[in-house]
Amino acid sequence: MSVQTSEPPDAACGDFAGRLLDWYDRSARALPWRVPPGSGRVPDPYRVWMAEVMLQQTTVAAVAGYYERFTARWPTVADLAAADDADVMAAWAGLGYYARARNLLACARAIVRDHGGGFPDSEAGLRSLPGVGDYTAAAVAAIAFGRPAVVVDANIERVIARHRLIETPLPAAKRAFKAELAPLVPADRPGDFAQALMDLGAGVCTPRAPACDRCPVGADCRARGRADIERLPVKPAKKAKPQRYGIAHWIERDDRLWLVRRPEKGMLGGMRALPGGEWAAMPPAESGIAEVDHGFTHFDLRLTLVRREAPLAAAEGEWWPLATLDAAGLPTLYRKLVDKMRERKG
DNA sequence: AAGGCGTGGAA
DNA sequence: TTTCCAAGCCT
Repeated sequence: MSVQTSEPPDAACGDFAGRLLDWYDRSARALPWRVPPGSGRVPDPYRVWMAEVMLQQTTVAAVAGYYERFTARWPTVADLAAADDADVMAAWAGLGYYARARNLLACARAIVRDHGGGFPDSEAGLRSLPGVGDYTAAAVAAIAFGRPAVVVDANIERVIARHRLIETPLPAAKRAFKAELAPLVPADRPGDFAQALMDLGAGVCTPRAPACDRCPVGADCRARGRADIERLPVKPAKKAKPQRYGIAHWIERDDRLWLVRRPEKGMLGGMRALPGGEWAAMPPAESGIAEVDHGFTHFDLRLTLVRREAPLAAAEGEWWPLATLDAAGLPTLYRKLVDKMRERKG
């Protein structure tokens, strides 16, 4: 309801959601998966879900192209559910966190098989789907279904930790963030509220050098002006990344390259790859024809490329034409090796 | 519940 | 160069 207030103007300082949404109506980023605020249009739950999964731990810039290609190739959840696993995994190549792609397919198929082809419209229903955790369930419920869910991502954690000066370290602070946020969620625009907070965290209340002078809720921010504002939210110390080493095999015959598929679980699970041994703490004795360094989340890897004449006798794999190697969907680690070999051949 | 799980851009 | 970290999920 829209009640006319008789309170003096500075009482608006209490209206967190009002100030935030006014700012969002003026400053919302135009994103491929987003419906403009105030347009009255309702976004397609399938597209909202697709975008949210891609955006997990991944930047907007990295996602945009993948989102366009996926939604063009598989316009509906039924199309995606009917897709070949290999096609989806190859299309995801380069985006990272490949369990998301496996769960994306599993979720699409669960929607078709168990939910009549339509997404559940409640947070709890969404939460039960593969690859949908607390954040994504809340985001889809709020954005696609207008449910007053409490959406908390890393941007929103930062905004709330600062605005309320919460110094509890993550992840324990999560409960406090939700508790602070819950009474602020406006019943009429929960999706815009969540997206406004994320835009605020992404563009104004940034990890370093926040632009507090442009903040719509800065007037009552408890961290504003503090020299240590960048310390919030408090995070646990990171562990050092170990160095690991491995070998990859370049097996070429008749202008084709021998590719294998990695096991479903573990690093780069389910992705096409160059064959090779386990990755270990010690460098290989063998010297190779190329070498790449690649940083993963929890270790750094140096991979040595060694030429081989033929696959192991019992090996499973496929001879992939060198001319169309880009379409094989190799993860970045192996793409780096392919690029090096192309440089060699000039 | 703490660690496994990618990548590329920014500072 | 190194470090940080982005619309997290799963086990």
